[in-house]
Amino acid sequence: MKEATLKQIAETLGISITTVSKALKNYPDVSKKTKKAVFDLANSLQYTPNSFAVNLRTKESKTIGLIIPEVVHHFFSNVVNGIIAEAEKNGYLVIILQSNESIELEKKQVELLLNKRVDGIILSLSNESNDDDHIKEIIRRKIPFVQFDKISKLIPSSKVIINDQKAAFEAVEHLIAKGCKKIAHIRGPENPQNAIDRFLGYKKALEKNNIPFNSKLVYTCVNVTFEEGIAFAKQIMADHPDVDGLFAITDLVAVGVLAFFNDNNIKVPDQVKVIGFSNWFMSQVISPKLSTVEQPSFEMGYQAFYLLLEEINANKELREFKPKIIELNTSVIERESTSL
Amino acid sequence: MKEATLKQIAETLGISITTVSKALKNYPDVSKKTKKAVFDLANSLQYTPNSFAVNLRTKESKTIGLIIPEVVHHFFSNVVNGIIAEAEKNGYLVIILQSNESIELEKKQVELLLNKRVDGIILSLSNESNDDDHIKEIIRRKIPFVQFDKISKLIPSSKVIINDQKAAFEAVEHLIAKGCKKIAHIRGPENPQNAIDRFLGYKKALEKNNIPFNSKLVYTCVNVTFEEGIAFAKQIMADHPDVDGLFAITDLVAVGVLAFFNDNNIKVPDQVKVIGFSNWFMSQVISPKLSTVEQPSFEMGYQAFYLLLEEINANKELREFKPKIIELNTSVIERESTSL
DNA sequence: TTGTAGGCGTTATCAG
DNA sequence: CTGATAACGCCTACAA
Repeated sequence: MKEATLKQIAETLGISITTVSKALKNYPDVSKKTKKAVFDLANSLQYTPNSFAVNLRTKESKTIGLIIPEVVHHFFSNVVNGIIAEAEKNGYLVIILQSNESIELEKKQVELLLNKRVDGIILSLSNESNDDDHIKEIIRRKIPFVQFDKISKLIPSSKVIINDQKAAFEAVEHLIAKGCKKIAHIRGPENPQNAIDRFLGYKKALEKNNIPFNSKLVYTCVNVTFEEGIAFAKQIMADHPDVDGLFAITDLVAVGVLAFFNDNNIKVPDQVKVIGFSNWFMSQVISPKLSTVEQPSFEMGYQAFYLLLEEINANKELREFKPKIIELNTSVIERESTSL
Repeated sequence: MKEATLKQIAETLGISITTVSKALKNYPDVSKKTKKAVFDLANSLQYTPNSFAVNLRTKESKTIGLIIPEVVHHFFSNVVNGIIAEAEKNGYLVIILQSNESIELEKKQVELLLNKRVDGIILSLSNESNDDDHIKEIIRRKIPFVQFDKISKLIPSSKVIINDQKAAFEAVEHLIAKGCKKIAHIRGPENPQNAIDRFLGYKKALEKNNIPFNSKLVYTCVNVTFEEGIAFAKQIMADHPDVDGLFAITDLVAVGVLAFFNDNNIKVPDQVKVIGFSNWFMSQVISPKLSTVEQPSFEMGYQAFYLLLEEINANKELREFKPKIIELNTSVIERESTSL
């Protein structure tokens, strides 16, 4: 049994396709009688408009694309959650692609989405991303576009971000307030803006509090993993046995640090205090519970979608759209890993 | 600047649309010269076929739909990972929808995907799902369809599953082997097949080992959360202070149990041994490290996609397709929560 | 109130 | 080797 079409309905009812189309869309200029006949038949045939044809006619697919580094991260899966929840409410479907932190893949995926002619794109840059050509292409084609979390500052698009520098500053000041004098930082890779900003926040907090900055106390992740957390914790304690505070780029790494400390009888928070970033679920269930920075992930997704929707609608109505930047608040969450 | 079309290329080159189309698809019956001309112009115009038109013509969208209860679960996000990775390799994009464990939403989403005319659907049932009408509709429309993890046994479709009963059986036998005599079970909700099967596995393991089954030792989750883990742990210790083993439907709940035990000075594994299910990442970083059942999530997604692809291709070639059921292996992972 | 005609951009068939 | 023509299913001026 084939899918029902307007044509079919029109033929069996002995009227024109146009009338059927209008009837189904409840146009005022169709008689009640025909409308009823059309509705009834459409129902019994389980008619649904062929979305391929609608797409072609209306030049929109009610589908948006989302590119993230990895779904399997608590932060990103929460963002995804926020985006698809809101998208669905507004009649949009979401295609998700993962860059796996690779710029090559990211470029390919942007191309895929562009070719697919999605109505808009939401993206968080991969760690490797250091060139913008693919992003510029999105802008050039005037596809509605929103960046979040890991963004390229230079690209003129809407953005949903946190103030990474400020958030990191507060995290490190929290350590200082708890009495730390020699604070190490496990930072993220070179490229991503947020790794840079968090590092700068770390540095500023030290300066402001008259603690000399020592580049030897900064360790740089490549893959930002649990395993790197373990490895750096080991190295830090070997290089600087008198470290008494540690700020990690993200909770996953901080949890690795705690794992090493636990296994090697290094007392947290007594000997070393540790703070992470992002408030992953696991940070509240490990022992000692990890202090961290709350970063509103679901809301980030939610806001990103609405910015995109605004731009989509503006475009449709040929209105000018000025990119907006939304900065969400963060806050330090104190748990056992920094409590006295 | 508008998107380039075949028509444009044809006009500026003074040839027919047909020839351009053929040239771009490298048909043998186009002269090298015209081909080159077409390719060059297409490139400089950055021509890409309008996917809306292609969809309409070919009646396929190279897009599949995926409905899962929640992305924000380690297990599901891994499955998602497996699916989109393989889909992309095969030229398919993936639309993801979340049922939030609600049958209402799930039905709506099936409808959305059907209307969208995706080329196939992969689904894991919500916990609430106890009726099949929407699923039957997928079958009736002959849309390629694969179920995984939480499935409806009665629906004749391809499936990727584990043997939940056997896996649970082994988990409980592991507890028994470690000396447990009085084992409680925190089970999942009534409906989902996997909750039922795990419960049956628990029961069988007891029977096989001559431990009388006591329904009072079985507690039933509603939402399957960390918080329920805490609450049930408390209640179990109040109801049966002499419990010495506990099998939880999933790691999230088991971690809640551990949290309660840690906070109330109940020694794990000395006083009570605990085993979870699914091997969430967090289970290896908490303390004590949680014993659990490894469930291959990435591979589940991977296999689910390939089963779907097989069916899609069979349909295209009008071949008969017989649904396949793939059962993946599980294994008990022993960690501190059950070690002596 | 209803219908005609044209077009969205591509692909497939068939004739030249 | 090339092209005219129709069709996919829907929408929308414009006529009648």
